[in-house]
Amino acid sequence: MNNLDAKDILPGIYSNLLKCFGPQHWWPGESPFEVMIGAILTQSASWHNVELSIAALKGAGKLTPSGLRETPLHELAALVHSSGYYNAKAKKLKALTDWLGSYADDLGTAFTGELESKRREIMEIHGVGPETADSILLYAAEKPVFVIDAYTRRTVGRIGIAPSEDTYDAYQQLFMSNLLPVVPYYNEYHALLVKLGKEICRKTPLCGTCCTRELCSHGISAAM
DNA sequence: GGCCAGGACACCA
DNA sequence: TGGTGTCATGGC
Repeated sequence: MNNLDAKDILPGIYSNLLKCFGPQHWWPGESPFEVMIGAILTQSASWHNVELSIAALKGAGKLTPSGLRETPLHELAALVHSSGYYNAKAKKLKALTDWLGSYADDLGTAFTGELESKRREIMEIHGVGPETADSILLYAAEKPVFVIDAYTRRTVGRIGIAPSEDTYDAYQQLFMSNLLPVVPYYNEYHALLVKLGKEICRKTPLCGTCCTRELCSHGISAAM
């Protein structure tokens, strides 16, 4: 599979997924700050469990940068208990709000700057790796970066256009070098890939044995 | 009872 | 540099 093929295939997959599933209305958060918190909490956790944590934070009146900073670590851990890894995630939330504090909790200022250097800066925050950083940049800062997650890698592999190098950056380049850098486009595309990943069976979408064969043909094979 | 979910970090060879 | 263990709840 060469680059030219991906340039043809990737837009087609998008339009088919959109046709099949409709708009996903991501990110499901009420503010950019809430999006950032959700990006940390959803690490290796189901969104349902994250929603429980966000509701707990809201209920306690802690869903603000200063609110999280001023909450003792053990108390914060209890509030995000439902998301799993609660001790680790409480520390990560602290690190994130400490970083925001260096910009006087002004997200507009925090997100201002050259994109690549800003991405590196955000990835230096404890607990923020490439996927979380890109989720924050795309869904909270509205910057044109494509988010790569396990679903995306799995789907790309099944389609047969996986990059030769099995790294986050290689997968990201596959999308960003073949798609126009438009924020709503990247937003919807990633959300649709997650939706597809949740719908199809874990073996292979083209196996013909899973209960979602129709989705497979609409979402993937029809685009090939 | 086991597997998995919108990852990242620490440690070791 | 790459591989492995750890962090951990809730739903199916």
